[in-house]
Amino acid sequence: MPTMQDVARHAGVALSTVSYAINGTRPISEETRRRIFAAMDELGYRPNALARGLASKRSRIIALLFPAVKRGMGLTELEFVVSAADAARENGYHLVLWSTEIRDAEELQQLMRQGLVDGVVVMEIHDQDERIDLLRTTDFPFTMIGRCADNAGLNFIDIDFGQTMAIVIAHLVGLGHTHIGFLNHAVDEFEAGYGPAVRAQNRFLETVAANGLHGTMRYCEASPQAGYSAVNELRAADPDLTAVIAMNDRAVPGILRAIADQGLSIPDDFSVVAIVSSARFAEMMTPTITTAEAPAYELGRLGTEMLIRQLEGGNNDISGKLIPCKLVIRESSGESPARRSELSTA
Amino acid sequence: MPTMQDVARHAGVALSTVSYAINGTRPISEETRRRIFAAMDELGYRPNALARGLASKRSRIIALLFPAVKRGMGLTELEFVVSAADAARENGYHLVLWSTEIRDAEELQQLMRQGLVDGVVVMEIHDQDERIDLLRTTDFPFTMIGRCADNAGLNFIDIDFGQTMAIVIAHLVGLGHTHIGFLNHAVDEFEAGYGPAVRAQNRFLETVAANGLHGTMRYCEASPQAGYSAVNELRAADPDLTAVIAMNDRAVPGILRAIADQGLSIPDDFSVVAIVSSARFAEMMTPTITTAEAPAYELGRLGTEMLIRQLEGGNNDISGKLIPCKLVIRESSGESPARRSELSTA
DNA sequence: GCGTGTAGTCGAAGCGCTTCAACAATATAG
DNA sequence: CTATATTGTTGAAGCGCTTCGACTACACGC
Repeated sequence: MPTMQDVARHAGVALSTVSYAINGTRPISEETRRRIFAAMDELGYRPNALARGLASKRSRIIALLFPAVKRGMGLTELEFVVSAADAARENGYHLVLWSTEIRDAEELQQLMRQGLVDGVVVMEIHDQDERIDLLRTTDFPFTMIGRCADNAGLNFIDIDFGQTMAIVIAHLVGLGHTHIGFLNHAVDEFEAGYGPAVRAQNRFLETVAANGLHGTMRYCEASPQAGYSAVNELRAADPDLTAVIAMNDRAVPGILRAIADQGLSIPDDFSVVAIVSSARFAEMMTPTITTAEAPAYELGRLGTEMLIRQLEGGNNDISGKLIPCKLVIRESSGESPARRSELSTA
Repeated sequence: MPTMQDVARHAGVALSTVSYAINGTRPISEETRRRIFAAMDELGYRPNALARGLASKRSRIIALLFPAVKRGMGLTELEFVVSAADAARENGYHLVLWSTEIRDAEELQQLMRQGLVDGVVVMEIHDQDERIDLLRTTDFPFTMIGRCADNAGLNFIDIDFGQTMAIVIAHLVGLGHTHIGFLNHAVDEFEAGYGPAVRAQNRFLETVAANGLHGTMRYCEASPQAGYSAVNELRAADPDLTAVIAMNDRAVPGILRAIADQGLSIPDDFSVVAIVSSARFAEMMTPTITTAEAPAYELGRLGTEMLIRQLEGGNNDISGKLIPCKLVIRESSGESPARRSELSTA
């Protein structure tokens, strides 16, 4: 491996001149720059990342903090990872994965102290999150995909649950549905203050009330079996229910089965909309599912870019950005039975 | 951030002694070691990863090379990533993601020259893979999840397609099926020499022949639509077909729909088995799918551990390890129609 | 003419660690 | 009792880079 010293000798200049040429830290004459770059690719030189990081105190490495989630990771999480890695690469950064066991702040602190990374992107945020508290008090650069209860002075990007819920409910209301159910994540996720579980529920209750609709909700574990019983419970609680919004992909197959087992058909008798979901998932179901798709790619990418901008200094305007899910209408949502019979009588 | 020098002063020893104590590189008296460790956690000291890497020429960082695949990433790929990250962590390594655009060797070489990582784990290997050729000729440490055509002297871990196919076909034969179809990945994957596409196909043809069965195969893009037409083509090519093995999760919903559209029922009239699949996926389908599940967690973990062992020197025995998928029988496979009518006549 | 910038370059001092050579002190062998 | 290890410790020399201070050469305004 050639070093910067080799390049300098080859180009007949001082080592520091090479450094300035590479980083643009100081003005270099056109002629000198040319010689240096020629020497560089003649030798196949690439600056050593470790040495550069040590000397400059900026490793150009960031970490993606993605804790093990009971719920299990899905396609959305995968997209976070991929898009974060892409965004990092495009900006000349490396992305390391700090995974699973780093749930407690203690372990995170050990990693921070190693001085390997310049900042972290945190996923799967809870309302009260000790990782965020730690990062905050130690002034370690970070951004969040999600947010906690108090986000004053923090950079984050999150799903706009209010907007998402408004769009989805508007869609259903437009189809004549007035009795709508909501299937949330598991109750312990909610109680642990898991952001989406808390916010989606609140927005559901608000929106339903604001529109004078009948709303019913249930928590639901991430499994078809749980979805099966949860939707039956919903229908028992409100016999006039004609539509359900599910923020729980893994429960959806159970919902479909339960409806079919009642001899009802989707979407004629009952509509199903999955929120914070993905096209990949929606198209695997029969019927294909109308979804509000999580902007996973944007979230991962923007969260990362936000962090990098923060690290590159200057642009220090703190911001919280919300992106709504995008509604894609497929086969699982249709006009309410009441509306349909009105039309056929008319 | 305290440095090693601070620890040394605090413990009243030389800087080098602290280093020896931490790394166990030289014998240190019990008393001295105690003082050093006390000083360390009094100061909250953690060795600086960059400095350590620069001085020792071993960064304790490895990369997971996961290129963008046309087919799109699924749960299996996600598990590789997660399990690789876990395995790295447990062994005191960091895992960086080198993703998407690094398909050509050129870009990989740039990354290697940066000296950031000690070695790489390569995923999504093709029979002729220029990334592997590059790593090989430059003597850069690496292991493969998958393998290429010539693996002499290489460390790899892969799915045992022969064994997997044998298990799956034995299952179907045991149920009385004699006309079996195979749905592969897309034809361009096969032609590009994508390992699983090539090997699963060969093992299918061999096993079918060895058992005197009628085997038919088709390539299939990764979509329900493609699955729909592919299974119809298979049935047209062999009207006696009663079972299909699919190595293409995203096509499976299409298969189910096509069979249902013919007025046939699964598993009474037709059996479906998905291979190199996952429980998560299988349980989302109705009926739930009998699968040969990819040992994704083991592959990611072992691929990583293999690399680390190789880096830690000593244990340099080159090995290629194969793990078969695990058959999990669910609702989509059952006795062949012929066998069923035999039984009812008897 | 003089001060005052600015472009362009250089040498040297570190960044925080590992590791080498050296040495004292004690143990072991013959 | 000397020769030879072994244990335990030290200081200093780097690893490959960034960055500071200094210096030269030339432009500018007045």
